[in-house]
Amino acid sequence: MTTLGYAILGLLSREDLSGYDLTQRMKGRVGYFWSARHSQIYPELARLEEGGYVTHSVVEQQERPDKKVYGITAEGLEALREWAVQPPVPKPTRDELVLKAYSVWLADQEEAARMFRGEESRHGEQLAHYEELRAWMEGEWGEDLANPESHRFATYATLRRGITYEMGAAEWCRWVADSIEGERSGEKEKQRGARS
Amino acid sequence: MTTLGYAILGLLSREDLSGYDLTQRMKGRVGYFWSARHSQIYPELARLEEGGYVTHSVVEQQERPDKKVYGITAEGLEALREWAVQPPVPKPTRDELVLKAYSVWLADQEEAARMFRGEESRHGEQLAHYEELRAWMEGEWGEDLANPESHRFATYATLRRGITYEMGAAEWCRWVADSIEGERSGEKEKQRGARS
DNA sequence: GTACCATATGTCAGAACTGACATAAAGGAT
DNA sequence: ATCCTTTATGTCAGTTCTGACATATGGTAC
Repeated sequence: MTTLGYAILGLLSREDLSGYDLTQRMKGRVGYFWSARHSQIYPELARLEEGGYVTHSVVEQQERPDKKVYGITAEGLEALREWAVQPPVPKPTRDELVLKAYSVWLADQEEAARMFRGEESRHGEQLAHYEELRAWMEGEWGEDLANPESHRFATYATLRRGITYEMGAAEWCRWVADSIEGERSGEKEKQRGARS
Repeated sequence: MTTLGYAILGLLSREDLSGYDLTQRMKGRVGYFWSARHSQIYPELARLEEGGYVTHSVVEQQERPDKKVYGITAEGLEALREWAVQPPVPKPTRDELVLKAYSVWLADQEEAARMFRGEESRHGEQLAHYEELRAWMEGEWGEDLANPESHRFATYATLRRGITYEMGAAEWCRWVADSIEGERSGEKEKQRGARS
């Protein structure tokens, strides 16, 4: 079983979905911490079905093409339950923005500051979006969020990780940009004046 | 040019290194935000040389096998400078631990809490290691850290991102574990007593 | 009428990466 | 002697993922 397989099972444990629906979910909420294109999802569904983790039934529709709706089996649910408590195999972090920071000392300082300000915005916007979702969940799902055996608690938990992550990323970008500009507006005042 | 190519150039812009040295660096400091095995590094070095970004010279050694020491070229340095200020193409986040949290509502609560406590420790230890490095850098490199055109500033900047990341991860793991155990020691007191 | 869009399901070539296999020199341990 | 470890460089098969190609239905916009 691949991790993508468990991502799909995680969605199907909440509701029955078609391959197309799964693709949409992967762009939306679940896509915040796992993502996949339909070109990965359809073959994976076939493998899951072959392994007995899911089954499908064809649903005929009038106003749009027919679809295959997948549901999780008892075996699929059991596999998911067991996988969820196994410590993940530590996978190496790969963050291209941090890699760029590693070479920022060679770069044009003005362009570098602009780039990090831009990334700060990107992460800030994602954070704002998450905070909206959080407010909505806390208002709408109130009691469920205290129950770790509710799927809503689980969804909320993943959102909280997203919030911490984006906050950390945005603050770090701001610190990098400030550090670069702090230096420029200090010792390098003359060069800056000459340029503008 | 691949991202791995820029990771290698980032290291070679600081000092000349052999393929073996690069592999070691990828396990250590640089490995905190980008990593690669030697099976990726040797072919990539060949491609970089073919593209004119690096050159190598063979260094003969007595007490160990001969080695190829690579150095960055002017073209390589220029490519790196330009790449460093281009906003990264947003790549989807994939965090298996968060994916597990998404299905934690189905899991055995006791095992789940244990798993998240374990992950909290792992991140906590990595954080402690980073904090040690940070103290060392701040003591040893003091003045350089205020100069964004120093490679030491760049190294320090990446370390700071690592610290924020691990802190966020560890705190989130603790929150998840607390949430699960908070519930168990409350409403489910009886079940717990029966089990132990 | 035709061009585009959302829904719906699939395949395939190529890139990036992992883990195993392969070779070799020199030193240290048993 | 034999084995293990470190240094050193390489290949290769298989997995995961991306981006493009491919096809089909039915509604809406021009």
